[in-house]
Amino acid sequence: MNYLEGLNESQLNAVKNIDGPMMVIAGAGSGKTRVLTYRIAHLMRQGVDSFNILALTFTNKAAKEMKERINSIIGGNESMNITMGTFHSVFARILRYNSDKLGYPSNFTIYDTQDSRSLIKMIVKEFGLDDKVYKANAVHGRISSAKNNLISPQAYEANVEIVGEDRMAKKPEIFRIYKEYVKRCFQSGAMDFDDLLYQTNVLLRDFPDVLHHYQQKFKYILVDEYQDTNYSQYLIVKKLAAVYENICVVGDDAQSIYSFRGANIENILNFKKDYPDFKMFKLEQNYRSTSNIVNAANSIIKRNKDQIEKDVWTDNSEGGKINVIRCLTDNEEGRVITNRIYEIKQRESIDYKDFAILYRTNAQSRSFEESLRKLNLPYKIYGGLSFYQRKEIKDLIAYFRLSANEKDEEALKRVINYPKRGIGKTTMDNIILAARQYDVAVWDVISDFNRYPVSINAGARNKISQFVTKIQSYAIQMEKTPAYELANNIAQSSGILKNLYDDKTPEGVARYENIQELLAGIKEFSVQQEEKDEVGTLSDFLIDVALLTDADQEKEEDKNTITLMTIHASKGLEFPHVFIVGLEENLFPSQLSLTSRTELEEERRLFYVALTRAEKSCTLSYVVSRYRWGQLVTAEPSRFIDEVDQSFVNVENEVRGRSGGKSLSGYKRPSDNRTSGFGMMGGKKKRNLTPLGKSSSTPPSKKGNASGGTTEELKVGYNVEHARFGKGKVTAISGTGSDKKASVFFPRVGAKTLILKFAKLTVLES
DNA sequence: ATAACCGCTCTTTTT
DNA sequence: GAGCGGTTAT
Repeated sequence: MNYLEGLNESQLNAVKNIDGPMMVIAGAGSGKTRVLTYRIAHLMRQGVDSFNILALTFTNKAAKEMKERINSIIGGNESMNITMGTFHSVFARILRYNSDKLGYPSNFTIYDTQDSRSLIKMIVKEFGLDDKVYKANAVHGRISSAKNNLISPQAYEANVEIVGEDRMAKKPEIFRIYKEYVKRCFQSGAMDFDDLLYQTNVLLRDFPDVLHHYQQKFKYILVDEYQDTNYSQYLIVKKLAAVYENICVVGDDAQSIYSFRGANIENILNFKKDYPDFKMFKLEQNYRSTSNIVNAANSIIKRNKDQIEKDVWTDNSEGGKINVIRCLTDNEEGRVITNRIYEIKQRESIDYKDFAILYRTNAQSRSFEESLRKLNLPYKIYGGLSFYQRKEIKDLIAYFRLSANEKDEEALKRVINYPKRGIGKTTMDNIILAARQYDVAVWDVISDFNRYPVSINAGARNKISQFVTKIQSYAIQMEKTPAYELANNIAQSSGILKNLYDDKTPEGVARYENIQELLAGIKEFSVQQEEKDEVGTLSDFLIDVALLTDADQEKEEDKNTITLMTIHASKGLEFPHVFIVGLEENLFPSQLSLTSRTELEEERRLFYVALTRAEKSCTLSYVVSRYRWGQLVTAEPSRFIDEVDQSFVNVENEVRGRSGGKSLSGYKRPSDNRTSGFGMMGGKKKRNLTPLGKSSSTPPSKKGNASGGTTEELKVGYNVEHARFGKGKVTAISGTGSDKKASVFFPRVGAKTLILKFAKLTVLES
């Protein structure tokens, strides 16, 4: 039993509770993953067959890590038989296995968001609707939430309330688009993300034998991040658990941040209703953060009305206060935060991976990226444009998709004329029109012109036939050729590789390299599969690709880098030093959330999540004016800054220019005015914001914070003052230019060597 | 049929 | 500032 040592009492109780329904409410940093891992290990130790365990995690990476940890607890590699992964990837595989029952090909395509939007655009156009009214994004959102609530097109149309909402929004035709969208996905042998859950529900509803099979298989079910499951997911779990009711859900209502994706806190209430005799466990001791951070986070979250009562506390030391930094522009914010990171890293000689910059929207990454580049600091941006979303990668993958599933229309549209083979828009328009009239997939038409005649000229017809033959020759190899071999073959014979190779522009070279990287990745996949004694076909690879996120495919060289990501993406992670940036009204909280209390509360939970990522220090920053939509717009500090209990906060800059609200102008910077470059800039240029634009963004802080003559004229023996270390005496000077360093003895903290470029030193009268 | 150019919209957040 | 769709010039 020694593996259970080191768990606290409540953790241990949760781990040792084996049978029956249970819920673990786990405060931030309270060892939730630990409990999940140990609980699974404990189940196996108690004789539960690993084949009978289903564990649903939030990312595939989390699943992978958990398996490794389980192995290290109980030894061997028994964890490999556990069904573990995200809802989407677990059920995609189950659907693939049962696809014939639902009338889908076993190699069905998984449409990503782009595919869905593109299809919706096409439908809107074909219906002759105004695409300014029926914006693909909005329509897709509508369809998506219908699916996540298991509302079929028919039910949608019949639902007075929903159709009424659409009519109010002047979009009464959405139900028609929904209907056509579903039909066309099916015709293309494709499921979108929401279908992976929706169709799983259909499968379990309409095929009792299938349901029975998986109920028997998954005798023990665990769901992580339960607060972020939607109705569709809730129902899958409920059905699977219906026989044995060995279900353990873990979550934290205070960290529910995915309601836009249909996540529903009511699932927690439903759980109590479905399993009245469930056991509840609360993990309330935070092991992650300093008490200042825990208390600050608590002071934020208590402003929300809806929440389960709990008391998160910690034994950890007090730590520093939450810093608040004010910058003039987003570019300056980038520089200041980056410099700060460099400074802390030098001072404490810690790793780059100990730092994270978290923001509300992906677009904010730019200014930080630029500054980090300039300072040559290693960083990795998660999310945003991921590797698999680059054009050249999508192009090649579209060939793979089409070879696996010829009816995949989005893939077909992408590659039928790429590389250029003279099949133009007019030809395609004709063919698509014909396909609609015959009511078949586009592929059906182009692969059999005898059966589906189209009026196009002989030249075009010939070119299309060549293309069809090519794809068919790939398709034959799909099931038996190893992924790597076929992928290479396709990359070459499709002409993509040559096309990119001929492009000698820097972008072209980069694209060529990306393709090589993809092929190398597929090679790796093939090898892995062979180790498992499986062939590892390209269509197997495609499932992985569709559901992989940035976090899932971390590379070795990314291991020790500064992390940049959205707060959403940071969920479940932790970092010693966290910077939460862009704390401005209309950005965080987002403008779109300001209309309702529930949405504002979700933003607040998001802020709570961000704060609780931090272990040792947490810094907030905001900006006076920021580029948005290519224009400089003025911003106000976020209400969230004021909402943190001010006894845990250290405001670094002088005046908070917040109109109306309780001003914090009483706060002084810790030291005299000249210490920090950005503070000075703030003071000086505050009054003329408009002409700022480029001029402020251009000068990279060559001089950094050592502005003017202060530190450049520094000599041994001078008395100086540092913002954090207090007063001290210079004992030595070394290095030159931007590398110039000063060794200073501070009576309060001892001897330090500071890089003048970053250190905030003020020369005192000597 | 294609490449080059212009103007419009867009911003949450993700599987 | 980017990406997409539509228009125009070759």
